[in-house]
Amino acid sequence: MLTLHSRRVKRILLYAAIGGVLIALLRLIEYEHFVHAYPAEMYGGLLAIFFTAVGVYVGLRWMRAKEVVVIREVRVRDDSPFAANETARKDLGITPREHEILVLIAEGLSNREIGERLFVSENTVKTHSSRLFDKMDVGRRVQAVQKGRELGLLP
Amino acid sequence: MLTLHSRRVKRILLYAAIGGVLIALLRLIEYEHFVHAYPAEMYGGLLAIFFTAVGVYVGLRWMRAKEVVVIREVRVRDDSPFAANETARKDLGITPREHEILVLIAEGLSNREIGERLFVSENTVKTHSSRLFDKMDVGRRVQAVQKGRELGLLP
DNA sequence: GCTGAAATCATCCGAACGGATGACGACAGA
DNA sequence: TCTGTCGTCATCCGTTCGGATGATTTCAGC
Repeated sequence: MLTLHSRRVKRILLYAAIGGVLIALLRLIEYEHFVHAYPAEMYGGLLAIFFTAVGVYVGLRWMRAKEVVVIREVRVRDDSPFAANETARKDLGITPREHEILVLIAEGLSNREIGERLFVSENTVKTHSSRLFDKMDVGRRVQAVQKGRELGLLP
Repeated sequence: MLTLHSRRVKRILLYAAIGGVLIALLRLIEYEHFVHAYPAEMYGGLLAIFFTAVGVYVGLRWMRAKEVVVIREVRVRDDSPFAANETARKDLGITPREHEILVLIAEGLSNREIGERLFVSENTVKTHSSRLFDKMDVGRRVQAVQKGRELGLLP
């Protein structure tokens, strides 16, 4: 829209400039003489130029917004890099650490392995996962993974 | 493209028609008298009309090809209905029953619940899942779900 | 009729998991 | 400074899971 608009403005300015140039030209080449020698042609020419400009303007105005928008729905495999849904996470009151544990659970790691990965004790992992399950309202890790996927918490 | 083209044709025809009508009108209302009474205004008017039309035409001609085709690529989740990958299943030697159990595991059910769902004992379910894990080369149900998804064994 | 695959059920054991609860330090915000 | 949240660790207990092993039945295919 902006492009089209500024393009029309450009065009109007162009015609104005052309008009100016023509007038200047007339001044240069014995305007007075010319006008007196061919008054009808002069007026006719000016009229022609002016109304051509008007025509252009009117025509464009009516044809404006004829930007044909084709919405082509392309089916693409949705492999957007996955930005974890922070909103959903916060809505459920899940802390970043808990979310981290959820991700590792989804990878199929045991609590022990998660603990090793994060350099914390297995007990800590269990605490986190317990609270996580509470907040997600699930009772098993597979359910957590499933629900996490639905909520956009997991890829 | 077709629309725009035929629209321009329509417009040209419209102007032609208007011109025709005007001429007819002049004929009707004492054309001769009118022309002789106001010759300059007549010519001026005709010129104005004509060049307005010319302007419209020229303007449209230059602005033509402005059928901006916006290809809006809509990202759609590729949820093809999921036909369980029989090939992968057979390649791994996974029996239909085992696959059935895999699906229920992926739903987050416990072995007991799966047994109830399938009207078999929990022990049976355990046997199936054990053999399933063997064949899938995993050691935990979450891993089985994850791998099953990769292999197209799960939605 | 024998063979093999598939499905069923069982038992035993150790590991993993889930739930409940308590405690402590760090740190942000009122 | 007090409070609340977060992250950490622990213990206890009961459940679930996974692995190993053995047994029975059914049924299709040779």
